Amino acid sequence: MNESFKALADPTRRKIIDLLKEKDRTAGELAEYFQMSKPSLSHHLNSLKHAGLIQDEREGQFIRYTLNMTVLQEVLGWVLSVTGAGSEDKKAAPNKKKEDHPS
Amino acid sequence: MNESFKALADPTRRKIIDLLKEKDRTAGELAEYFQMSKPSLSHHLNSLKHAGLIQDEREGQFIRYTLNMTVLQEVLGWVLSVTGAGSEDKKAAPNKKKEDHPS
DNA sequence: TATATATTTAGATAATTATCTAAATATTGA
DNA sequence: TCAATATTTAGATAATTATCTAAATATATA
Repeated sequence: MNESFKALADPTRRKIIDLLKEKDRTAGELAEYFQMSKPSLSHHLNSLKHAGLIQDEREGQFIRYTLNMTVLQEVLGWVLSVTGAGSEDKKAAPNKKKEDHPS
Repeated sequence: MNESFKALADPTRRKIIDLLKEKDRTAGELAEYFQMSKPSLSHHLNSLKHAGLIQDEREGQFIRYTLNMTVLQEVLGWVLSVTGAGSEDKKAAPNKKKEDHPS
């Protein structure tokens, strides 16, 4: 969980998630969307993979990356536990919040 | 948005969010839940405040912290955009006409 | 086998972040 | 005004992270 949030703290990595949300992509395809060097992108991919947010699978010469929805839903679970919105299927948290004094 | 995710990347700060979810608390009350020095906790509070995730309000000697649900819901929005707002099984071809950002 | 392509690993460096102690600021009440 | 309490700011240092180039690994194909 901590690794997930740490991984999501970087805009490059969130964009990778956005791109993989559309469809699975190889490392090289992902690299086209960024200016940085491929080793740098590889570092970000490794960060996401280490967090369990994505998975990789070799396909011949290429390595194809895919989202791991299970871990993403754990993240969703925490955010929902704070915002209290919608269906909480993890541990439901009571949410009593008086929203009253803006600055 | 980036500041929010950066702020949430730290477990101390997520615990602060959890504590404020229960009820508003002063800096000193929050400090009771952590081992670190008060200046260190203040640094974390400042990080959350800078991200807009929490707000502070002086109450005499004390400073009371509250969650800012608006910004938290922006975070929720991004996570939902990845996981799929509905009750989709996995990420099997959702008809998402929502975004496309190359660049 | 040799070469080209795809990707990662290694190693270095610069930037960012977390933490501490000491000092400063704001408020309360005697 | 002085002392106590609550909290932050300043300044230093150590740890972590992002990035680069160069080299290594894995695969495909001529």
